[in-house]
Amino acid sequence: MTHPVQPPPGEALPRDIAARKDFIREKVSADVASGRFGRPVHTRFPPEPNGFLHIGHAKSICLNFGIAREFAGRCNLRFDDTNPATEDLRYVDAIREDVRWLGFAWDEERFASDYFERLYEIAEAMVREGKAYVDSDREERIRAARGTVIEPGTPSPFRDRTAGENLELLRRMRAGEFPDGAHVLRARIDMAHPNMLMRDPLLLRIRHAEHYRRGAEWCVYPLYDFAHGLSDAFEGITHSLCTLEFKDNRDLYDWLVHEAGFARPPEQTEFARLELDYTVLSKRKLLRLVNEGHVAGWDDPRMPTIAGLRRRGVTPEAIRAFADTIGVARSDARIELATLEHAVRDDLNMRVPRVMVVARPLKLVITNYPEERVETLDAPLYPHDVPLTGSRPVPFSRELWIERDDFLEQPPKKFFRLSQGREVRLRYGYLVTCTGVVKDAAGEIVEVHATYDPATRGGDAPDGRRVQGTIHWVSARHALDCELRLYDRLFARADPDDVPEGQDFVAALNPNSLVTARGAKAEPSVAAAPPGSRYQFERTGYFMSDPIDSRPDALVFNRTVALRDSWARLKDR
RNA sequence: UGGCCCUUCGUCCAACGGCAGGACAGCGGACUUUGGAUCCGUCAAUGGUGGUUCGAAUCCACCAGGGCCAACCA
Repeated sequence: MTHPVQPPPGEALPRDIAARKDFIREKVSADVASGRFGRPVHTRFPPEPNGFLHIGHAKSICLNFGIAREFAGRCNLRFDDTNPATEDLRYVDAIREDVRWLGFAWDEERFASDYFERLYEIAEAMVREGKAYVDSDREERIRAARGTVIEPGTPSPFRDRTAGENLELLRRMRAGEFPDGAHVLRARIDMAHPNMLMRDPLLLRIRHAEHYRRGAEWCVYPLYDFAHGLSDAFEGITHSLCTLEFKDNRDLYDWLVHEAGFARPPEQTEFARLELDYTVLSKRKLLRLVNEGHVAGWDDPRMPTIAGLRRRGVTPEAIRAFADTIGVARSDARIELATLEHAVRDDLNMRVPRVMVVARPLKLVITNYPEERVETLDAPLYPHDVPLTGSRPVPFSRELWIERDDFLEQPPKKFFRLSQGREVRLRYGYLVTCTGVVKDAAGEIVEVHATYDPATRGGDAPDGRRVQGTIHWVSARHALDCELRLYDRLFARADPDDVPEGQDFVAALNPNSLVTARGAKAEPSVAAAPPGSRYQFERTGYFMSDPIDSRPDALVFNRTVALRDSWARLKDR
């Protein structure tokens, strides 16, 4: 077996990578081996700049750029900007940033709008050859004449215009002599074709609109099918990868590149688009969430957009690892959120420092600890099994904040945390034993009292006695107030489209997708955290200081993902 | 009432006519100064029927279920 795969510099080539990967890489391998294209592997990522990229796009980006990298080929970034009504430069910039952030560099940056001239010339050539004609029927009549999936279409009354007539009309369309919708250019294929896409598809339509790059220079705009395959061909793309719903478009893709005379045209291959539980991945739906204010914007940390994931604290490495584990295939797949969360934790575990932050503070008073005394404990930033070193000073004093959930008056079986008479370890601090509680008039616990064992400084008992529980804490006197944004799934249903008749996905939104914990207490070592700093808050989850809202005097942390919580599972039984 | 595509553990992906395997999730255990991590173990699948074959997840036929296609969107 030949190995066309090039290892990245400095890395060993994993054995049999070419043999074991997905069906697309197998195909590319075979094409490289046969020399079918007579040119290096060349892929492209072709977003339409009408919205932000999401994790589904990340799958495609990893595929296209990944294949180019593995086969020592090239990958273009091409903006498929053929619809002036919906596209915007703002999205072009966002897309560039997201692709780069994911860790990929494109070889050439292209725009379909740069090809308008060439496409128009091909249109004229097709007209001259009788392969295309100008249809002057009204839009509704064209639609009606297309037939249905079970009935053939009927030819347009304009289908038999002479090449001369068509050419003149096309030139006048181009010259701006007609209003929007007056004429369209159509391919002359077969109005009875079983594939509806082949029933004389529209190629050009008139739009007197301002294009974000071409201004008012053009008033005829190509449709997707006309622009896409030919753009691939212009760029010498070999493998044109897209999602399954474009399968039917492949007939037309092949027809067009053939008619345009390309000798070894690109080949389109389709794969299943990503679907994720408790999420929507459609730019149309995401745009609605933004426009209707269900989220704070495209980069709201609850959004499955690259920008949202980034702001939430997810790393590009985690997204790439996720893309790797879900694979590429042709069957419709809905991925469980746990798969993504695992990729995120797996990456963060190995790289972020640990600190202590109390989300819902409850006062713990160490009654036998001197009032004015403060000790500085040295606490490691990483656990024993992470190969990074470092520590930070953590102040300890008589009054501490602990997590409300870590004290229970009536502890159930298997509850290892604090309750009356119980001894627990304060992480890196002392062993303390609960001696009582103070309640307010309403019966709410406002303080927990405990005594500490001075011999257990650092958390080890010299007599070797074991405690079941270890809890985190923050010295009250030294605590930093901060805000925690606790994000959860955006939708309450695994399939947000699965809602009762008459409702849509908006009805499936999770009302608790964001819980804000104000008045959380952080240990002083995070005071210097610049925006975008990642931590693990011990026993709680991975957090990142919000790159926009967090300030030194008003820290804000986004929860990227919670830690696995086996107590929560136990408790629910 | 058409064309095309898909169907393997709960989920995702492999096995390309020759012992159905991995990951995630779950469960059990070991370890543990995070109920984290790690390690070990374990549960768990070829949609159905027929055919071809020494042998079928794999090839064929039919059936069932799911998806895409009737925008001057992409």
